[in-house]
Amino acid sequence: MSQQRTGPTGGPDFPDLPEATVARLPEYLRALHHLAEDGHDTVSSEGLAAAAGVNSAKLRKDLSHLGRTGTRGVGYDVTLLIDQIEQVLGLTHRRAVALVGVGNLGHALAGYAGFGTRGFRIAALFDADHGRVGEHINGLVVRHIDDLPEVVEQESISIAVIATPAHAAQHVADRLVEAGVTSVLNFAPCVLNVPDGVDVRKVDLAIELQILSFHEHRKSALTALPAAVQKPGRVGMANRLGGEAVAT
Amino acid sequence: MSQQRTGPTGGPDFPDLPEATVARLPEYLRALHHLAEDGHDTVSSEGLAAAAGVNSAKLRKDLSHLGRTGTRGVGYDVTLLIDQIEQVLGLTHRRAVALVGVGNLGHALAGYAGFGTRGFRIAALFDADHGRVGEHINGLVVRHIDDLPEVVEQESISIAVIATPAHAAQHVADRLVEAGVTSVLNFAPCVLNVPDGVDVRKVDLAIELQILSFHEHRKSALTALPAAVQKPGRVGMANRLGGEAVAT
DNA sequence: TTCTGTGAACGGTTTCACAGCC
DNA sequence: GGCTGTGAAACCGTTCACAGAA
Repeated sequence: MSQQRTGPTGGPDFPDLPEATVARLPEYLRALHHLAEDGHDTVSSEGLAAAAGVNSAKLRKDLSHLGRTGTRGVGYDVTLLIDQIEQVLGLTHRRAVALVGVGNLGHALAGYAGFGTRGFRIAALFDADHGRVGEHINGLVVRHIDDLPEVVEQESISIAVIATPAHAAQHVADRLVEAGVTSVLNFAPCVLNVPDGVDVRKVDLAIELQILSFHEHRKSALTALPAAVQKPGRVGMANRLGGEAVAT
Repeated sequence: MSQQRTGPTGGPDFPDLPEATVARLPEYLRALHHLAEDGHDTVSSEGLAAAAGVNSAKLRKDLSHLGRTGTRGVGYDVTLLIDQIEQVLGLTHRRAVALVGVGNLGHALAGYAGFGTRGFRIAALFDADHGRVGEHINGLVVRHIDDLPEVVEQESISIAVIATPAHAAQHVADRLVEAGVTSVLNFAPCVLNVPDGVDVRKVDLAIELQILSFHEHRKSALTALPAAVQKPGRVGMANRLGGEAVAT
């Protein structure tokens, strides 16, 4: 799973990237698109690292996994690097995504323009509530969840977003997997059980806040202590230029 | 920053937890609340680990950082453990949260009930658009962002959620920090620069999908290969019981 | 000379395996 | 006997520091 470049899954076209690197490539991609818009055609590791909010050693190590990508003494070619990253991430064609659950959050996600501009196309909306089926959102009709297998097949959907209440999420996940979906982004606050070969990522808003709460708690405890025992120049978590990753 | 228990920030009431542990405590908390609702009053490490989607060795190691929490031969007392985790996370009182940006996503977040049930209270809504100021959402009035300092002070707000477009996010972050906010959850797809002592966590929907896209890409490349070279019993990422963390 | 690419050192996290307590 | 708590080992990720290409 690590750097071995000669294993069965390795090879020049499919470098076996560390997960931490995979999670950062999208950030580099976003920064690169920004740089391209601003007219840069090359960028140094230092410059790109700053734009992406990481340090340059990490960035160079990450990019080195993709093979020779930069030019020593010069830097990286912006458009070339964009192509290489998009290639590796499988973003050379727009992937069709299904969204299940068009409640409060689902509505917002259905209307989110960021999907469209960054490699994805919301191809279908689903809900279990017959009262919502037939509703038009952003040019798409909400379909009943029973139509999943048919639509997933028709639209070649392999990625789905779950934005249902927690109690429905496992059931929805089961039906998605059954219909052939192999990647799920779960917004429902619960654990999903899926078979091997299916990837799940989750976003839980309350968990993010609770992690922040921990640090708040600790900061306020620190300021309550006599200043003498505090480490110099350090209050709570030091936060070098660019915030902290959600991806521990 | 690691296990040293005797440093200035350590001490029995403020264990210096590893970040990876902090990120999982909220998951345990959620699972424990579920167990409590179902009438369990004790749970084994095995049982709680399954409910939270991790393995039991990790769970025990995590909980060991909180001090003696379980009983050998028996397991963990559910309500006691809930109390201990809430204590450590600083969830003994409801923290007031400000939400900036009441567009598409902001609206949905403002209406999300999960905040209320898991230790937070949305105490104020802000927007820069005068056309939106005055609007009522879920019992709260949208205020203009110029009122930030006043309201942050009045409501003792230390945590804010940014749900603005990317181009406005840095400006909003600066004003939040200026007003005294020390933790930010950023939904805008951009890097935020904040001073030391301010924590930032980010959620970027497109990035999550792009990470899934990478794995999809790799899975389809694998199935295209002759079966003989695939590692036995393994297609893409093995995904043991419960999905994968977003938080690396 | 400049800036990438990378071995080596380091630190944090996970897993293992079992000692210790109920 | 059962289950927690924990050293030790294995693993992964980050940082350092510099060799080497342009």
